[in-house]
Amino acid sequence: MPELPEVETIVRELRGRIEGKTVQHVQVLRRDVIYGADVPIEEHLLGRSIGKVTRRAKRITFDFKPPTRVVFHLGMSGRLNLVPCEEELKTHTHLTLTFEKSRHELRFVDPRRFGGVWLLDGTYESSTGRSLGPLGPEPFDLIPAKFALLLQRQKQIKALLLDQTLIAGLGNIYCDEALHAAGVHPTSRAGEIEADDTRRLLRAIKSTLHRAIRHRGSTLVDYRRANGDPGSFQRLHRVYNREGQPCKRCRTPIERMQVAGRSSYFCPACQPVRDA
DNA sequence: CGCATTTCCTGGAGGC
DNA sequence: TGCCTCCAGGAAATGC
Repeated sequence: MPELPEVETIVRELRGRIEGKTVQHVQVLRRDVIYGADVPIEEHLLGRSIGKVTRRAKRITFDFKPPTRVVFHLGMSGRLNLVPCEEELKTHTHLTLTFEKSRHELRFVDPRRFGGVWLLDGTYESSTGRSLGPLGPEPFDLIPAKFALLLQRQKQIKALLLDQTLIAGLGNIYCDEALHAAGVHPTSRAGEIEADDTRRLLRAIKSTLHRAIRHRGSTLVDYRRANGDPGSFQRLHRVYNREGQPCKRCRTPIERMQVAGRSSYFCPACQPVRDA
């Protein structure tokens, strides 16, 4: 389940290995995971070279000759791997790119197909199919005053943090980890959180994400780094996927409940329900 | 509009 | 072993 740290890891590992490379061959195994421009992706990319590789929230962008860009969203089971060309294709490989003067190729694999590839060529607005929705600010760009303003609504704090149009990049894992680090219960109404807790929560979000990036993300089931290796931050999770296990801060058993339709892990002692 | 709930999809886990 | 059901989740779609 790639969230911001996992996507950032992949971008850092791809950047430098594929920037400047010229696309030699495009293999489309599933056309219906590619959205955006009407013209086939092969025609856009063949013989063109990759400019900058960047991340915005959970999206990865390859710049080609303007205005052409390719955006990858990994959804929950998507992978973007750079592997030796001779390596066997995994099932659910939907798109591959080979490069001139390179023994490695890029592969987009996504069994559950919650992800996708968007080909943007300036005609995007008129194109059909799934669209890339608007994004809120990057967590790292937020300052306390701006964050406090975002929280002025009745939504449950966890649902708010998961809403990509308000803050972009957090998913289920890092929401739970940040809420625990800040001592905030996931069902707290955002607008009722004390100013001190609001500041603590923003700091917790940033530090949790930074630490996760340092450990190359969390691998539970599907996520892999660009070279196929797992991340290691899952070993440092304090609440996520730890139901019944002792809180790493106070030893109280971690509980699980549904919030915003998602499994949410929290410590009932460190994250008390506060009455307004 | 705001907020909550349902939907898409597959592989893995667990029951029998 | 095989067959069945259920569950995980990002984010769009739908409901109220």
